[in-house]
Amino acid sequence: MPQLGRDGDDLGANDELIAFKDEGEQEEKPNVSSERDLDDVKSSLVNESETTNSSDSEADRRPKPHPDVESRARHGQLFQEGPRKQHDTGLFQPSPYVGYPFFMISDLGNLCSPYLTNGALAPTGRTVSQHQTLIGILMATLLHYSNSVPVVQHPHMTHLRPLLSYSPEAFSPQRASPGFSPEPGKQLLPASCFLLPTSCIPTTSAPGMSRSPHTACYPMSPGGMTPIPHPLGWLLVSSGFSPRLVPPPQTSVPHPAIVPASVKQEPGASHSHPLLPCRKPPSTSEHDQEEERKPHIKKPLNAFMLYMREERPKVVAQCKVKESATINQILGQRWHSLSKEEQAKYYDLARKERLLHSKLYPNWSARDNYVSRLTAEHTPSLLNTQHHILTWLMSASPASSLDSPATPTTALASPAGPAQLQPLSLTTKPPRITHSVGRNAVTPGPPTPSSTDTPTSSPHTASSRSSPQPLSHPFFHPPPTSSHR
DNA sequence: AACCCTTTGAAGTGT
DNA sequence: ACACTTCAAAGGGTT
Repeated sequence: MPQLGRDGDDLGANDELIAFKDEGEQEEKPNVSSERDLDDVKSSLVNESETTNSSDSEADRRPKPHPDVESRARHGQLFQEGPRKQHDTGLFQPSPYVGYPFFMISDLGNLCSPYLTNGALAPTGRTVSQHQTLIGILMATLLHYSNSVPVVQHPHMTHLRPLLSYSPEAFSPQRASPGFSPEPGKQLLPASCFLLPTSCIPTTSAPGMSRSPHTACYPMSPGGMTPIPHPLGWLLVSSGFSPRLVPPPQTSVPHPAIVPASVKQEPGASHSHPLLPCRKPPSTSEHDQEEERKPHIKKPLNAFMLYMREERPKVVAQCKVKESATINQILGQRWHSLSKEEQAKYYDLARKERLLHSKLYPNWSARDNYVSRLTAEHTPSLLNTQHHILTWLMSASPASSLDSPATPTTALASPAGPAQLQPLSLTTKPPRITHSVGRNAVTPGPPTPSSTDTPTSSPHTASSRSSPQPLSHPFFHPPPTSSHR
C-alpha cells in the first residue's frame, strides 16, 4: 500500500530508520521507539478511522454465495470426500513448478529419460568416457557459477535487529494496555484488538509458532555479493545423485536458517548452502534451538483474515465443522456475500493493522518472512543454467526408457524452452497441486491507497476469485486454475 | 512432528 | 502494468 509505504511521511519510517550498529543497539532502539509511539499511534489511528471514508468497492463485485458449501458442511457432506483428491483426476496436470526436477523425474539416479525439455528424444548410447567428460564439464560449470552467480540480500536484512513477534511481543500488555496481564502461554491479541476490542475473538492457540522463524533464511551477507558454494547442490543432494558431485555439508558453518540473524550476517563471510531448504533446518545446539523459537515479526492481518478470526467461531458453532479448510471455504463465501459496508469495516481495520505494524516495524518487510527458496526471480540465470545442465545430463545419460512421452518428465518440456523455467522450490517435497494459486495474478489488489483500503473496483473480476469453487466434491465445480502452495 | 488444506488480501519480485 | 509467489490464521487431516 503506497500510503503505508516505508517512506511514507505518515508512518514516520524515515526518522526511525536505524543505522547499522551492533545488535545490542538494534535490539533496544526499535522497542523504545515503539513504546514511545504506540499510544500515540493507537489514538491517532482511532481518530483517523473515524475520519476516513470507506471507499465503496466490494459490493458490486460480490458474487452469489454458494450456500451449498455451508449446507453441506452442516450435514457433513464435505467430509464424504477428500477435498484435495480432485486434482489428481487429470491424466497429467502440470505442476506449477515445471522446472522442479525431483518429482518430475521419478528416479534421478536414472537420469535416463530420453525426453529433453523440448520433447525431443535424446541421443543414446553414450560411452562411459563421454559421460565422464560430461560430468567434468558439469563440475566446471558448477565451479564457474559458484563464483559468478550473485544473490542479493534483501536490504532489510542488512540491519541486525531482534526478531520480534508482531502479535505476542510487540503488543505486550505492558505496552498496549497497562494492567492487562494475559494468561501465560496464551496469545495476545494484535493491534486490531486493542483498537477495537469488541471485534476480537481471543484465541488460546499458540501464535503461529508452528513454523520456524524465516527471518534467518537469508544467506547473503550485507555486501550482497556472496558466492553460492554449490549451485547445483540442491538438485544433486535432493535427487540422490552421485555424491561425488556434492561436497559434504559444511559443518563448520551453521545453516543460515538456524544462525541467529545477529551473528550470521558477517560481511563477506561464507555461509552454508543457501539453496537448501531452511524451513525446518536441523538444530545443532541449544542456542540454535533457542534462536529457532524466537518469533518473527508476522505480517499484519488483512481484511479477510480479520474477518475470519471474528467469524470462525460462529461458523464452527453453526455448521458443526471443525476442519479449517471447510470453514475457510464457508468464510470465503460469506465474505463475498458481505455488503461493502460490512467489508469496509474489515478493510479499515486491516489498514489500521498495517499502519500500526509499519509504525512499530518501519524496517520490516514481508520479504523477511519468506523462507529461503531459490526462485527464478532471485537467480534466473542460475535456474536456467540448472535447467540446461539437467537437460544436458538427461540427454547424456544412456537412454534406458523410451516410455510414453506422457511421463512427468515432459513437464520439463517447455515450448519456449528454458526461458520459461518456473521457480524452483527448494522444499524437500514436491509441491502439491492445488487450485488456488494464481488467483492473485488475475485479480488486482482490492484497496487503493487513495481511497482507503476498501476495494474501489472489482478485484475479483477474473474468474476464480469471484466464485470460489471447492474441489472434488460432487457438488463442486472444478477450479479454473491449478496451483500450489 | 511436520506439513497440508482452504480462503482472501497484502506485498514482494521479475518482466 | 502484469504475472506470479509467499505469508498471514486456523485446526483437523495426512504423511
